[in-house]
Amino acid sequence: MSTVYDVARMAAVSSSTVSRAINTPDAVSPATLARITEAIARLGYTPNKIARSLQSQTSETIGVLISDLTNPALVKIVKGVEKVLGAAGYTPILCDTEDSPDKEQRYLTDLIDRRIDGVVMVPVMDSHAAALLQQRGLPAVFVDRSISPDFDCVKINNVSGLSLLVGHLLQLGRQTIRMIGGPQRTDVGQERNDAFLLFLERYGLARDPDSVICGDFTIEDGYRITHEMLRQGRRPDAIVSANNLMGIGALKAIREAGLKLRTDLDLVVFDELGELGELLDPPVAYVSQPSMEMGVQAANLLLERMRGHVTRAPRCVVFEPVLVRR
Amino acid sequence: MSTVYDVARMAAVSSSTVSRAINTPDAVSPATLARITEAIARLGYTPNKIARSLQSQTSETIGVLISDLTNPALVKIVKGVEKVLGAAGYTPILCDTEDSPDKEQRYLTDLIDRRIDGVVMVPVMDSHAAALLQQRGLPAVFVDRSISPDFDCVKINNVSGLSLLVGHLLQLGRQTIRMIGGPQRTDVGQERNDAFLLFLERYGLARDPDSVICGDFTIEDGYRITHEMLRQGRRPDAIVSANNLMGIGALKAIREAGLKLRTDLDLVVFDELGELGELLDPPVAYVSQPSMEMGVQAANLLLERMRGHVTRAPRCVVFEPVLVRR
DNA sequence: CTGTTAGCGCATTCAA
DNA sequence: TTGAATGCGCTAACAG
Repeated sequence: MSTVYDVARMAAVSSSTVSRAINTPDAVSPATLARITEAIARLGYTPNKIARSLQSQTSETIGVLISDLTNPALVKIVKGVEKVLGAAGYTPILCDTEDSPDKEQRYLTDLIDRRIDGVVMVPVMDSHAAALLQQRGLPAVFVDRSISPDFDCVKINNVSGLSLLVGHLLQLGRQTIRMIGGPQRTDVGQERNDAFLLFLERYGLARDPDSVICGDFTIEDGYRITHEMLRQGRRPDAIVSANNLMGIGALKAIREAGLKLRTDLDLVVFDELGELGELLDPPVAYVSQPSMEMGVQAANLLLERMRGHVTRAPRCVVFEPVLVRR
Repeated sequence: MSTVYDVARMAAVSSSTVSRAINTPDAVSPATLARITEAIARLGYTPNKIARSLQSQTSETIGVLISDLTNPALVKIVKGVEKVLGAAGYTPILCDTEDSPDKEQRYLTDLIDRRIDGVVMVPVMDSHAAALLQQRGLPAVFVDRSISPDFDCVKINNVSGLSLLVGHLLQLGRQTIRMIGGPQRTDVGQERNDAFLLFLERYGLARDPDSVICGDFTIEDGYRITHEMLRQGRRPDAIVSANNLMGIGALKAIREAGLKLRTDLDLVVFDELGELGELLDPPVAYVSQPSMEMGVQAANLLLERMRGHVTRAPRCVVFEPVLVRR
């Protein structure tokens, strides 16, 4: 691999001039610039970003940590983030933390050691990333979930979402509604669960200790919990799933129990189910987040903060969900 | 951020000793090692990987380029790759090329400028990545698709796959089978299309110019082509989709045409449809790749090659698909 | 076992 | 406009 010195020698100039030709072409006379350009082309020279980073103390790199690449909504967020960062000249480094706090921590420290300039992340459950970020003073934006009030974040309005979901079930004439809740130890889980109970009350629906059974946002938990709900004495006539994955698990359990959606009971879900979700028969209604735009927004917040607004108070952008009837 | 010098000062040693304490602790006396460890802890020092890379001419980093993060099979490949690389001490940098040759090229040059040590990639259609990799002499492994005989690759046996698919349809008593083919300009597409025609012939089934209509492995193409097939005079009694995404499109078109799977016609698909695919009613049979293992294998091939077997002739590992009846 | 010296490739002073 | 000198943080070579 050729270096600035190789180029310099071939163009009969000094290395500094080559450097200038690349970074501030206006500061170089047209004649020498031409010679240098020529030499660069002939050698196939490309600047060593490692060396550049060491010198400039910046890497033009952003860590993008996602808790689950299997989740179509999260993948869309990534697409939004990458679009904006790429256009701004940054290279996103994507990491799949697989909802493991350990993996998240490992990736994060590694990225920090690589001197990334910022972070956009969907934190894992039980994340302890905030402390690390804070300590390093690294600009960061949380998406979907928030784990610290000290950072910018982009979220969905969970109360609206549950209002839409419960409202839809009421329209269908459902009365005994139960929820596969999210984990209480996450803000999203808590918000959705609380909102559900709020609307049960507001609409005068039955509410008992079993109204909400919490899971960890996984297919397995959705399956297990639904299974449980269906074999209990009083079977609900509608189920709300706090997220898409648990909704898939619920579908499986309902199918296995030999029950029919629409006739025996209804299922509604927070978050889209992806392309295939549209093809289910009967289809499942859901509220969808504008995931891509959330990613875009998150990236923009990060860019702003990196451009020096480090001291500004943390901002939280909340998007409104949309009910998709099916 | 503190440096080796800060640690050195605090521990009253030289920077090289600090370096040794970190990299070859055995080469340092227990006493000083203790002092250095103490200082590192107190300062919260972590080595700057940028500087380390510049010096060592290696980055312990592997580029992982994937053509489509929306495809569940490809995500599983990523998981396999990351598992192995992570265990081997490498950091995978994941990039979503979104099936765009331009994006692939951009990511790749950027990664090369960052001095990555190797590449695992699912190349995009019309990829021109091979030239770049070859020119830089960068170790690389292709997964799922291959674009050059000069590199290691991990693939699925497409002929077996189509044998299973067509065989299954025959068992169901189908006679007029058409295929939503893959793009002829990719090796996978070509192999699957050819294999399909081969088996039509072998089993003495009708075969005409419309037997295969090719798409670009997208949902949209699957939809469009199926739509076309269904409105033609002689409607097939079975359709084979060359991949999962086009299969989803086919499902959509079949649904819209008011036709019923199983009774009116059958659909079988190459590649799994993901978790939700299992919940379709009626379900869709498919042949599945052991995606995760393919990722594992790919990473292992890369590790071998990076450990100096650079000159060894390219190897191609072929996995056998499995028919999943539904 | 430890310190001194030098260099990885680049960009940024400071002079000329 | 250009070049020489220096340092980013780390590690390897060489002495001691």
